[in-house]
Amino acid sequence: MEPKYKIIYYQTKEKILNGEYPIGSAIPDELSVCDQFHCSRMTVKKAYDMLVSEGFIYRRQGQGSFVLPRGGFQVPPENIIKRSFQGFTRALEKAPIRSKILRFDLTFAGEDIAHHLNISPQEAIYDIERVRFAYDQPYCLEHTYMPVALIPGITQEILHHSIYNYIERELKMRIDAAHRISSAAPSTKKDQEELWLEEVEPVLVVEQVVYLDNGKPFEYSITHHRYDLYQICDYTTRDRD
Amino acid sequence: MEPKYKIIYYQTKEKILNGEYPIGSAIPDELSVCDQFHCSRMTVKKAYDMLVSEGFIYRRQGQGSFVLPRGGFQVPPENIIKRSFQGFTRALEKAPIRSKILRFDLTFAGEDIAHHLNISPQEAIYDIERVRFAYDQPYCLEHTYMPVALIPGITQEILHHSIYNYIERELKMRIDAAHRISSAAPSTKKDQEELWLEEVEPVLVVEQVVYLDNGKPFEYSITHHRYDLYQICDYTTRDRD
DNA sequence: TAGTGGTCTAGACCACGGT
DNA sequence: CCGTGGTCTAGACCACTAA
Repeated sequence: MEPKYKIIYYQTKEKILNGEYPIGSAIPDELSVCDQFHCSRMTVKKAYDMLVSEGFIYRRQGQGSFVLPRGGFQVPPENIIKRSFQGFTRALEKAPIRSKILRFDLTFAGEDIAHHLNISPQEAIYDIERVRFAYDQPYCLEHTYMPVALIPGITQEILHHSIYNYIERELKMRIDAAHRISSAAPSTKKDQEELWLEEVEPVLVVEQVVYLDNGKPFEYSITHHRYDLYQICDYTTRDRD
Repeated sequence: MEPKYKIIYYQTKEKILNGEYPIGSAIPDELSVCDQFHCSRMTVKKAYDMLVSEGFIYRRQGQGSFVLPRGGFQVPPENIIKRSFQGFTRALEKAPIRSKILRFDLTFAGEDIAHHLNISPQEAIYDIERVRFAYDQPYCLEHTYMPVALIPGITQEILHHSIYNYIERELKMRIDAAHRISSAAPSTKKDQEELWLEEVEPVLVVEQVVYLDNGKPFEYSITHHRYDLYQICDYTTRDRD
């Protein structure tokens, strides 16, 4: 059963996207929506606050709730990754993904990686390097570290496809969230070879720790993305003091 | 008067940061906090949900609320911009900022920029190009477009310092939010000259539309940041289906 | 079964903006 | 003044987890 606030959220978002609530216009006030959906104000507020946090509307005490312009950015072509947290495979849903495995080792975590994965430096980890392809083109060079204890049974076969699918479908664990730092960098020799880049072409470096449902970090990775196939989109609101 | 949910939010965050609630441990359940702060569950939930959205805790029905590890990332040196939405000047609070003005023109918006600023193509806009310096070093090359009607009275003097301060302090308008797209790109000849980059050194390109309090876009800008002085940090949670 | 968080109600009072 | 959203209450029922 879908909760009421999500129903209100989806229907309102749909009306914004299809232009029924045009940019700059006021959307219905909370009490009207309460009437329409037979619910209380808190429920409407929850739905509307989701739209605020995603940059669809803004709200002002004493005035109302209004549709924001959406930056007027072009929708990128579908072969460009618009980053969402959900890992490589899902970001390019329509294209078949394959991987070239450069390294697949078992080793000890060591200080640095142990720190990121919140484990002891003596714990066993996988040390994996892959180039990921879609549309017959390399997209990124991934260097991934995962605790063996948490993610047992990884094989070459799995690495050729999606580790994330294995974790969710076979191990029945849920991938839940990620902390990330992203920056630009000149491409290394290896980047240039594996990602088919010229010397002056850079990469976008994403360093991340990914968490399971149970709060455990299961992946620390450093990924070099082709600069022309990866974009980061965001909407930020100022904290009100 | 600070609302109760913010008090609970700040105090709980503080206890997480100073280690009183260690990583992986359960923080007090909602009813205990209700007792302690003499408030209702909704109030606690609001505070805790803020901590969830910022990546400090996760919550599980039937289990409790737990402190997440925080990725173990190094705190970057203070001369590196860790991006927050608040514009260049505030991101480097301790360093004096100066600007080299490359262009300061009045012109018509044209189709593309009008679209981003949600105005008509015939409207007058400022067309500003600046290199921004801190610590005696160039940080970024900004190309900014702003509607004259919305932000009157911009002068060279203002451009040498902060446009944002002028808008908030002199015009008494509040800067509220921004939509952004970020990506890496090879540096152009101009980037290399102005940002003191070698040919193989890239830039991080941030294209953004910034909004005022009243929902009006007041700035469309494309900024080329030095790759080694800019980082994007984020935490993303999976939507639960 | 007991304890947790998720959702929801039907009110309430307040702050703010415009008339 | 009225209508808006911001906060808050004191309950309720449900879903989920672990013992």
